[in-house]
Amino acid sequence: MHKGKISQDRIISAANKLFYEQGYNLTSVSDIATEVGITKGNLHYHFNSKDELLEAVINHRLEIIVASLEQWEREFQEPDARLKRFVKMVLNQEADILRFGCPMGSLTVELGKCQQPLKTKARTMFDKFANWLEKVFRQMGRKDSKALSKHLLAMVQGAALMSYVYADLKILKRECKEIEKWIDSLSC
Amino acid sequence: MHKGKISQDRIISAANKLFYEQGYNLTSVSDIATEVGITKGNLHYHFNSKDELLEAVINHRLEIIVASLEQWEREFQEPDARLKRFVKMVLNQEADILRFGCPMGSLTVELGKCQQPLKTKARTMFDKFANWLEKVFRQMGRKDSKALSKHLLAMVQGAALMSYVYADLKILKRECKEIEKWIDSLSC
DNA sequence: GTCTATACCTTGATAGAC
DNA sequence: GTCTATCAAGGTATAGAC
Repeated sequence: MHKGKISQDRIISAANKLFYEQGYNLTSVSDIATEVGITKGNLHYHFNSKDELLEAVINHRLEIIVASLEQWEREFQEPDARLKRFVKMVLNQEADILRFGCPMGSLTVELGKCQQPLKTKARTMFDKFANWLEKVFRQMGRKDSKALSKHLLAMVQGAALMSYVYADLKILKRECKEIEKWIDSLSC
Repeated sequence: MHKGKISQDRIISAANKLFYEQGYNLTSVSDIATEVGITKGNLHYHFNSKDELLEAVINHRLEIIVASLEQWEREFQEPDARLKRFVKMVLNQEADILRFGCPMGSLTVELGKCQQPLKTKARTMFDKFANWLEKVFRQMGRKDSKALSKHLLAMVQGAALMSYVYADLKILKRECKEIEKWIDSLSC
């Protein structure tokens, strides 16, 4: 890695923002260059292709996800507290979710139809959460931890999607409350 | 409407298929024309713009949705049977959902970020289901029919999305079974 | 109604000066 | 590293012959 890290990071950060807010296919390389304040030509010096840039963006998101999960493990020891912290992440991002949907879900859906290799890459974000949740459910002594992990992710994705479709915060809050009740019901 | 209905319908049908399978933004007018077996120029005689064609596609989907809902009302009188028929629709489309996601959800998510007027149009599909489900919940005597309707849609969307992300039929079947259990729990 | 031809724009990507 | 200039390809849409 002999290319300047500062510029690289600024490009990734801008691309991350625009891919989320506008979608991958509707964001042009020019858009990103403008956002950073450089030219297209310069951007292509740092990243050979748009696809390569998306990979870098996903890797960046993965780092943030992993750091969050580790943080939550340090902060909370009880499994149900850990699960609730996961749900709280959604509420912390409420404004963005209403406007742009779930960053992970909307990206994977967009890429899934025609850009299979990129979809596979995007799915690794789901894997991080899925594996972590699975671990937490095992910690609760559940044998069906894999299914429970996917179930919790499905509920969260459903909540994010519906509140995004209707741009309605009440939906998001109500659905998250339902999910928390479900978590409570597991302890009994 | 003086333009030939046969050609119109064939174009709408092809566009409907391709918008679903490839997404709206990644499907070009040429793609659709080729699928129908006509030229781009001819297609633009029938539909002035790609946006206009999408509107026609959504109107077409709305007709199908309304017809289904009316059919279900004729076939099932009990509210819980009607709700279960709704869930069964998802299972009937399992192969497509695994490959392309929910036609309604994936389209609305794609359009939502940058194409606000088209998103609003796409959302009318959700409205049809939401209003119908609300009616069924009222029929059950529930005061919170609006919230329940959105909740059921959220669960279904979550199930479709997660099984699409992992292209895993087991997820879809398991989640639908959970939803059916939830419906049963309402009757008590 | 259907075609061919084309105008006009934006895209992702490259070449080469500095 | 950053720029300007340019490319080829593909997009939507239009004009006009038949």
